[in-house]
Amino acid sequence: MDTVITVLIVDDHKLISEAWSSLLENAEGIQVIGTAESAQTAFDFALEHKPSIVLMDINLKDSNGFEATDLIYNKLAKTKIIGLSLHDDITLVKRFLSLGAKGYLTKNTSRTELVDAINRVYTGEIYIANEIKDRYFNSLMQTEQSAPTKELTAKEIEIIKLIATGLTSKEIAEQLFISHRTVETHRHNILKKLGLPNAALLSSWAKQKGYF
Amino acid sequence: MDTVITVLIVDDHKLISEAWSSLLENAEGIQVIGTAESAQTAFDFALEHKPSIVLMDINLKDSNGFEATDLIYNKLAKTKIIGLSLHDDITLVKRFLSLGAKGYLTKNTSRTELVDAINRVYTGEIYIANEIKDRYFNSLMQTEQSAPTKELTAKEIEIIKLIATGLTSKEIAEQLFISHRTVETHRHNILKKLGLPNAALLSSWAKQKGYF
DNA sequence: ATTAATTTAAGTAGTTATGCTTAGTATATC
DNA sequence: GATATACTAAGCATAACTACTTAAATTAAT
Repeated sequence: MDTVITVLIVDDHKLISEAWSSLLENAEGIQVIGTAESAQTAFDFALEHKPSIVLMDINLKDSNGFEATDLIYNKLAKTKIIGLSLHDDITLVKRFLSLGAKGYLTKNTSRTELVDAINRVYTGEIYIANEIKDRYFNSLMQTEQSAPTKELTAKEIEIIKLIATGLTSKEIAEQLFISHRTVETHRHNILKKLGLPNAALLSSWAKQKGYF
Repeated sequence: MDTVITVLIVDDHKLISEAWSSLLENAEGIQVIGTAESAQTAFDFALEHKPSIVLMDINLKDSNGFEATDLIYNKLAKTKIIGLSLHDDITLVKRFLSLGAKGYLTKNTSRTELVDAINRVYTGEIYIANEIKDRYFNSLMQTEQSAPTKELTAKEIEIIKLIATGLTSKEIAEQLFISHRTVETHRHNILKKLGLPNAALLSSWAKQKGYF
């Protein structure tokens, strides 16, 4: 294919954005179409030129890269955002990806890794810098599948699983041969214990805890 | 600490379970307390001796390691299960972990990696063989954050996100400055499109699709 | 310019869920 | 024996949700 991947670089240090830019100078199929120093200018530029990729520094002057990422992601579904940061704090990576970013690189990324990352993200993959991939992976695993909560009783867990299947209290009651009012009592206690406002969040909670 | 990590090895080939056993012979703090050749004997043994760790082969004669894992996991919350297999098929790994297993090793695991894995899993970590970690990671990322579904409209997606936050229709309406009846219409359409019986499943669905 | 899809709104009706409270039974645990 | 926890059940009141239908305004597409 001869479509060019257009790139916007967002960093409040001109020196750094030029450094990134120079890394991409000779990369074929990739073209840096602009740089921005603030969240606002980045957003405006992105809206106007619709770049394929945005390299987004997390630490911007006016606000921060998170807000800009949120803005761009929600307006331009096709534009993929790759986070850049000195920090290799895993919680930052998570937060960034949760906002819709599709990649994360640290600032000692090599030219080849950068080009590789851009190409992969462009084709729909998610790319995390090798440097932090392992730790990100581990933290993912820990939160994705942690130990069963102690505070919930066996019956409550049983009922959570069924709620997360989409069954109503009545249906659960029939399946467990108990009164539907009892199921609702359990339901109430579960939500109270977990601090959830309603059952809408239960299924993702159950999944996160490894119940499904 | 001087508590010994007790290990049950489950494999229907005696030769192989002995091989695993011998790898752990001189490992300090780890003691193999038994072996089993079938899902049934494994389950019985586990119930009786409550091992810290079960090394579970996926391919068992009578049924398979999946069933045994399911059984043991649901009965013995404290016992951690590590899957063993020749296969490095990622879908198998996923299925295994979804049943409650806390680790996955392939059969060309070294002595040091085995000991390391057992110790880590024992202390609550999740351990995936280095050999397949990368591919597992990638497949995780792809399914955890895949592309938005085409069939849903932008407004519907916006509302899904809010439902998955635990907001009620009324609250969503207030936030979006529209009538709560409109929100309910969207709600109805969403469930219909996704074929879901109620909103209880929405949050996990949204999460899987990367909306959260 | 006409069609098609989206977003908005609202009707009726029935079902389900939530909050709060009380309470009997059983089972451990000390 | 007393205490605590879990499981069961139910009453009351309110809120929220779901199903099905109709329909107007807006926007996109051909």
